[in-house]
Amino acid sequence: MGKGTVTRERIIGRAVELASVDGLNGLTLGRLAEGIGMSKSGLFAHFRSKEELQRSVLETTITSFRRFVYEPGAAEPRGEPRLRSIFERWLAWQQEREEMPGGCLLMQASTELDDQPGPLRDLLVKAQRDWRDTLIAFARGGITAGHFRAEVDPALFAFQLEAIILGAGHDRRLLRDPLALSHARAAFEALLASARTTT
Amino acid sequence: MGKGTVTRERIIGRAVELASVDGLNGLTLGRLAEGIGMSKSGLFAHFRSKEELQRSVLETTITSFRRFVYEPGAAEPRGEPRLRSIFERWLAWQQEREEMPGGCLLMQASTELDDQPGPLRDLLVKAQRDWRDTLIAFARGGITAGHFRAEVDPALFAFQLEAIILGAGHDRRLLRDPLALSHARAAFEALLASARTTT
DNA sequence: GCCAGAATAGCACGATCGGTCGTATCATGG
DNA sequence: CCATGATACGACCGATCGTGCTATTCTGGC
Repeated sequence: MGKGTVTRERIIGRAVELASVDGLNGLTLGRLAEGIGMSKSGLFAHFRSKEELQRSVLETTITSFRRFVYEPGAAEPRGEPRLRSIFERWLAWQQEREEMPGGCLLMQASTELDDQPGPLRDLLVKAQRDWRDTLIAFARGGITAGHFRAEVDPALFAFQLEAIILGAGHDRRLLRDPLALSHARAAFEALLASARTTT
Repeated sequence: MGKGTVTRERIIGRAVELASVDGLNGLTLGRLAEGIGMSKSGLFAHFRSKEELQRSVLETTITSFRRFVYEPGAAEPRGEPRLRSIFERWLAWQQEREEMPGGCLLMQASTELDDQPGPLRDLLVKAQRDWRDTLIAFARGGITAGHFRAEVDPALFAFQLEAIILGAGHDRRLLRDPLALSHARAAFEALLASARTTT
């Protein structure tokens, strides 16, 4: 792996940190360069434009998310165990982590880009749609596995699951509510209970 | 009402439009001035700083929200009717409205300001905390009115309610999902059903 | 209809934005 | 160990940022 690739990854890593705090638009070449001790032009040479830097940041984050949340979940047996894994990993993902101090960049980008047409928005929308489809498939797997009732609407289930995560992020990051996690978990348990084959 | 006040309100009205699309940080004096056909300095004279402009925008939006969502709801009889009113008005509020084409500014600001300490964040947090407390009181009212079981956790109920709204905003604005509203309504009905005194 | 004070415009400032270019330095394969 | 391409730098561009200062225009009370 060449030196250029190493530097490029260091740049992107730091850019993810900054963007998670200030947003993809708040990300600035000057402050990014200062943040990694490089000249602005030296940094810029790794990307054809600021937008390509932003795209790299987004793509890297999407890949990280798949590794951190999706893959461990997909390895679990389908139905409840898989959904529980997804949920807990997703909660953990959006905690403050050193590589993303401003919380989930994808969530930040979702409100930031929702009115800004362009390739960045397209990329994000595609990733979010794919993820939603995955969740729907996992919910359907709960039915196939016999954990959930057949009348459960997988798309509605996926909507409710993501809504809980969004609520948790809101309460924890903005309101700094220490109950955010327990509320989210309780809501998730209620969602599971409502979907389960009644005992 | 003096001419100055009229102009000031016209400025803020337009600023709300712009900020709902580009965010409070994306709001710019130059583009705002151009948008209402004024000189940048003439506009600026109405505010001591950009931050005061942003503060005015936030405060105006918070007041609008109270009038649009809270007040009609508070006029309804407590318990389910009041909560249903709140929910529907809240959904309507975050639709694209001509005075806020970029969707709910408060939601946008929530992710934008969650890592930016300062008076703007403080103002937003206070408004959101107050609103949450209101929701909790309304949920408690459902118990007092005999609509909900006594074991219902009002804080959890309020969390779940706001989560549904957040999910609806996400699906509608980013994913452009036409099912967003019906998913939100179905989730709300499920929430009500789970809280009701079992029949 | 005049005049004080409010309202707006003109202009300039230092800083920073994304981006370009020519040059120097570094790393590495032959 | 040297040549050469990859990598990084400094200087600079025009545009725009937020924010002052000053002059002009407008407006409402007497």
